[in-house]
Amino acid sequence: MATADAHKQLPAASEADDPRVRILSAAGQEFAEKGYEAATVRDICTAAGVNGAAVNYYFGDKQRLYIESVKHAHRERVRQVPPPDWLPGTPPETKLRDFVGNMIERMLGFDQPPWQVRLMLREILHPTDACRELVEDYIRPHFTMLVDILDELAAGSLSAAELRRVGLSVVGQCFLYRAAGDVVGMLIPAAEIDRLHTPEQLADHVTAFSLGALGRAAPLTGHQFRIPARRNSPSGQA
Amino acid sequence: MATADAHKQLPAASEADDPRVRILSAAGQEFAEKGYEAATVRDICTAAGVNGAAVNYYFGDKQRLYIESVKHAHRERVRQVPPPDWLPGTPPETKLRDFVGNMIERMLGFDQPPWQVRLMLREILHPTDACRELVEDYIRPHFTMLVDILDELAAGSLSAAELRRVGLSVVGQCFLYRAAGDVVGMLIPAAEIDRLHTPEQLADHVTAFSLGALGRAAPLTGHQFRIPARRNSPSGQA
DNA sequence: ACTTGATTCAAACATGCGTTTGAAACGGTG
DNA sequence: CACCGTTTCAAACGCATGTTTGAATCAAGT
Repeated sequence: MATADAHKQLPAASEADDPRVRILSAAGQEFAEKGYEAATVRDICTAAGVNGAAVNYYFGDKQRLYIESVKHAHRERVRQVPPPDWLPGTPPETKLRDFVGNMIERMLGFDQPPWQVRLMLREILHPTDACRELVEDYIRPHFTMLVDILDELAAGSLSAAELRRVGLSVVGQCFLYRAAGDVVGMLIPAAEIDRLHTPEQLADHVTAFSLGALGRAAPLTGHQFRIPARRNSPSGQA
Repeated sequence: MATADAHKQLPAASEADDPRVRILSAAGQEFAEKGYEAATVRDICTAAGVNGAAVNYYFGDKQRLYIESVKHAHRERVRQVPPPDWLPGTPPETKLRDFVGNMIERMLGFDQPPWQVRLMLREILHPTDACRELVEDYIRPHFTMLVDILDELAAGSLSAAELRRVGLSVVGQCFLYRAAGDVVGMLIPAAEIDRLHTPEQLADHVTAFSLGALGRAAPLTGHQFRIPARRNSPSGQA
């Protein structure tokens, strides 16, 4: 019987060779790509370079290790990709484009999406105990930020509930690529993905699509919907 | 050594008490809610009311049982929810609304989404061998149908590649509710979900949002896009 | 140098898993 | 009924897993 969790909250000596964080990191990667059941504590400990009993010593059991590794991934990811920040007076169209670009970049990564995102995705799809915390700390602030931007864009003409619904429409467009990327890759010709489905192009498309839906940009088709005589609409467009 | 797979393709006597389909059905439900690793052959056999050795006798091993159960779920689901069909001359706006409603109904179900959908969702999120077949037989035909509707709506002003991108935007909006429904439930107040996030309301919203983006309906905000002073542009710059 | 507590380690343990086995039960057919 | 191929069954096997154990090693403190 060891006095295990003495230094649970301490900032740790050098942070890099602390076996605790080595285990957390290895566990996160293993859980992210194999799932909870298929990942074994033996593999995790081997990858972390520690003895098989260490996870029990530091975390008690596999389940608590999993929860801690999700939190760890979440904290690391927040530090890696800070949300965008704007000068006052920035037009909401720009904010939306920046926000969408940031979200896509964070979801899809610069090259391969990092294991932290994949691990958090697992929690979103099949929530466990760690999920509520993840939503409150990570997802809700981002979603609120998006809703605020949409409120600016709508200029008060949409209720809070409608704004949230529009927000989900924006998020959904991006989410599909992250969650169902493999299937998307089967539906879209490979060459087309390279040309039109880069993170930049995607962000442009989602922004244009959403701005069009809100009437804050020209619709994708170029030609406008003819409103039943609301007001004079000059309607000429570039 | 038993002569196991003699009647593999036969239509089976009464279809309901055939142990083969009982196992397939039980396996599908078990795999759908627990995942491949966490679902146990013992539980599946207990649920199916057959001996534990039956799965080996009829399917060889767990993995082949899984693949067969995915195919079985797919076949059943196609029979349950036929895609919509329209009279010639139906306006594309109506088609889009019908298609979206059909897709949401199929994804979210009338009450609880059936286990077949959850099982197929697992394949979409973490593809295995059964996935390619699923895409070709089930997903691609639907996606092609959607793209055709969008082509009608765009009246030839969008390329095939752009149409596919718009199609993904439409699908993404619906997909979010199915894949991340739990998180959506945490972000949206419960009362609001009952009022504004019923399958019908969702289909209306997604349709209106997408038609607005295409310029085929009034934008959600009511007021039209008016040419701005063209500062840092949100739309694409090659 | 000795003590003390924290940490690491190799080895073993208990359990649940997928799978196999060999015999019993079944259902037509002569 | 005896025969025989098919299907069912209870029991066991082999194995990988999560977890525990108790001794060895380490790091300070005095």
